[in-house]
Amino acid sequence: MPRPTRPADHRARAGRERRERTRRALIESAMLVFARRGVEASVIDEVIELAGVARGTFYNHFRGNDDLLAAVAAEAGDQLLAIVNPRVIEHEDAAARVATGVRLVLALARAHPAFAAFLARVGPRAVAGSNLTTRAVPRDLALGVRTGRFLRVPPRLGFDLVIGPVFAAFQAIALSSPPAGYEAGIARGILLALGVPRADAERLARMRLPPVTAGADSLLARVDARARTSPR
Amino acid sequence: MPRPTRPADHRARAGRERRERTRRALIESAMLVFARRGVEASVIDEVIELAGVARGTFYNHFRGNDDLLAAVAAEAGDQLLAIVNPRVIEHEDAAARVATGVRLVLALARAHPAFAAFLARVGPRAVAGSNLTTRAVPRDLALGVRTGRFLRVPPRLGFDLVIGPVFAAFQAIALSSPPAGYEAGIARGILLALGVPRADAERLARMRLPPVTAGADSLLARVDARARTSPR
Amino acid sequence: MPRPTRPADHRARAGRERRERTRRALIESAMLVFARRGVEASVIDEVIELAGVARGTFYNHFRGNDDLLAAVAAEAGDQLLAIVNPRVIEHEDAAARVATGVRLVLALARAHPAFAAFLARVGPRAVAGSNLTTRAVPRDLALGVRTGRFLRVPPRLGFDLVIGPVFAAFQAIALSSPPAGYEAGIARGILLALGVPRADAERLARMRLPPVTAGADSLLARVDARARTSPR
Amino acid sequence: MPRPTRPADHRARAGRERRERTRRALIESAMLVFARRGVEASVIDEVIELAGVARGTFYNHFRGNDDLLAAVAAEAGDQLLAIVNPRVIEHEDAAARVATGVRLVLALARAHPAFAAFLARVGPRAVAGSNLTTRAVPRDLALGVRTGRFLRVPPRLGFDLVIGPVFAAFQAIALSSPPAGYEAGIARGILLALGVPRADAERLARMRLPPVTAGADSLLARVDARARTSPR
DNA sequence: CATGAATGAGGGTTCATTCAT
DNA sequence: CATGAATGAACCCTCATTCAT
Repeated sequence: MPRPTRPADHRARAGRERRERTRRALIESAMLVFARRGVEASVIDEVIELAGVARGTFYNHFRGNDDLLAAVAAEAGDQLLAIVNPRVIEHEDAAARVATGVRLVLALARAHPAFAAFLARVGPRAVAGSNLTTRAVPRDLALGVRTGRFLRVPPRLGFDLVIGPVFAAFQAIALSSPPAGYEAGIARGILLALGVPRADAERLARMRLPPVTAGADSLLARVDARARTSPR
Repeated sequence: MPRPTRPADHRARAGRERRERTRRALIESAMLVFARRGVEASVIDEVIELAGVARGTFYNHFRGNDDLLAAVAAEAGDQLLAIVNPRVIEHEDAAARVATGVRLVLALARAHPAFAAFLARVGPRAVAGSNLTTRAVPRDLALGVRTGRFLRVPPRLGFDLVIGPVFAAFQAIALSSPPAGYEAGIARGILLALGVPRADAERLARMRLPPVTAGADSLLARVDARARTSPR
Repeated sequence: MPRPTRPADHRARAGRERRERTRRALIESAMLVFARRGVEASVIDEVIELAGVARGTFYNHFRGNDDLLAAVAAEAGDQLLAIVNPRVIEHEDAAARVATGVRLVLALARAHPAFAAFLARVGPRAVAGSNLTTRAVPRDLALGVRTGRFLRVPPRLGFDLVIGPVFAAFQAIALSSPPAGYEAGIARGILLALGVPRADAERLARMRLPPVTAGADSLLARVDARARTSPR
Repeated sequence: MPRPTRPADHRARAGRERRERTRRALIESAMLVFARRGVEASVIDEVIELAGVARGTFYNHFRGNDDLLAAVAAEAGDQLLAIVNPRVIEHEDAAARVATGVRLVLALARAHPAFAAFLARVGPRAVAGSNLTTRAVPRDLALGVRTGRFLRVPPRLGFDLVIGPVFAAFQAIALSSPPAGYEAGIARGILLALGVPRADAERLARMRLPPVTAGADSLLARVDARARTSPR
């Protein structure tokens, strides 16, 4: 016979859940605002209004603007990695990995304009600390070099040849909705730059890619949904 | 006894020259400060102190922060173009042009860290209006596509494949002084991404490049000199 | 089988005791914090953390900052009076009473630095309502005047001639540990100021004084113990 | 034939004078507000409103609350010293000096209630840095000890026997307008406490004292005038 | 045209207090 | 009664901009 949870437990849990909801609301709102106004803008007022919480509540959750940005970037990086990485590591071929990773990330950006705008605004520096850029990308580059799939590029060079076009593409996607095929072009260019033969690059950049979706209550999806409803 | 200029002329000219000196001092200081603090930071106080002029003087020259940034970016873009373009158009081959342009720009960034820092900070958007990015780069891309030297990339895609790695390289140069050969690696990667055969890309990325120098009283050189003397 | 107390009684008593413990923890913590930060500083956060209770609990015990300060001051004044007064009223001579009272209070301040710091911080005003200052001091001053032991000073003048140096002494003790004999000097000065002949003042300020101790679970002792263990 | 001042000079001087006027307005207002609300209160809003200047102007003159208090205390201490010291050093006798100093200071406090309130609020600590307390008082105490006029009290003890009653008196004057003769009583008490014979103490505490006046545009007078006109 | 004192909107942050659990 | 998340008024401070000289 199940013993009902003790009131104290219930209260503690209810509190924790409430706190968690508030935190998520703040992060979602912040991502929207960063996307609109830029990372360095003064932001808190707008964030709390969008999140529908009081000023003090913000400071119960974050120490300030920098802390908030770090939380948003970490959350974004983590979610991105969680969606993309499983698909990437299905492949053994480093070129296939890079192609898949780049194309999935760009597909997500295209599907979620608010998210693309955020990434374009924060630039490479903000996600510098995420596992996505510090682990996944270097890992696949090293794999490619080791297996002779890529030219012998030093890590930093390889990183910049991948990340540079990707962030330029975020800009393009956020601001000027480039034509279909643009993402494939970026992916192909990156593979070529790394020394992958043209035929392979061509093929990998266009091979059928199972559609990705960010779960309906993921950060990406929620932010995007809010971007459509909330006034600029 | 002949008097070469009338006093009125003299005064007018002296005034103009003085004004010009003040303006240059402001632009140089601003570039330093943008490099240090970022584009969106609060800036004017530091700029006028570095320039050694009064608050009001600033507003005699610029309407505000945006105007200042535009002036600095335009000046930077123009000077860059003035140095790099003559060398670029010596070549008929689009690949040689792109290789030369990219390598010269990166060489200048390497020689002038404050300038590299500025470009890394402002990002592609700030120089978006300059002739360098709106004319020179598209021109050479179009040439390459027309002559069959490059793959048939649409303008925006080509642009992003060039500009993305270049700005990533500015970051790298400004912050972590990458090893010799890094710039060549970036240039080679860009050529490859555009579809240039590996042998050509390799050769063009390493061909001897007459050294570039920014004239001693150019913006680049002066800003850099001040960066070394003025305290952070 | 006899049950000594009914459960309700037991629960009620346990509740009362628990409440009392919480209240004491709050008062002790508050005294420490007042001593450190001053009376007008923002205080509640630190108090509840030191006391290890939740925010809401504080408001179950005190209406706010003022109420808290009043409670602490009253408690301090009462305990001081309880320790000092029995010793004071052993004497019939008003001069001996004042000398004893002043010296005992200063001895307690010296023995309990956190307590001295508290008194120095709150100043005369905070203890203005305590029985110590409203009853004991005026009572002995009046006695001295009535018996011709003191000059015919009006009440307020006498009060200020006593209380002024005593609070100055709290400062000295809290901040700069004056040399031995300092307290005697203060006591002698006060007696002289009231018109006691020099020989008597000298003798009373130095006569042997049975050591005072604040009981180990008195406010004074407990606050002091915590001041030594808790980090600044 | 006098050459007219050059325009630049005139402008510079006009600017300096304007700045000085603003600064004085701020200090006067601040003294009033400190007197009313206490030293640790949040004050800037009220100060700038009383002074009739903008928020930013405040920060052009002071770094913040502490800086403001320091400026006010320094100004108050300096002006007090400037008024009182010349009268004090007319006397060779240390007892006469102390009596004169104490009585003049208290007379000024009585004549300028706002000033008394300020001193009562800030307490001894705020004026701790002023020349009045760090130089004048110790100087005359040392003189008295050296000449045998006072008992051989150590410096800190003597200081506390003087300063303690004086600040208690500021309280009394500010809050409860004690009867005539109160100031003399304080002065007599202090002299007695220092060991001055009763007859001398009596005489010096009552000897005719030429009236002191704070010049009409002194801080004291101006603050006081404003206290009477401005609403609480 | 250069100067620099003054401005005030606009942002950041704190903290006493409330209240649902 | 204890809890702690949320609240929002009240602060503090900055900095782009104006304007009299």
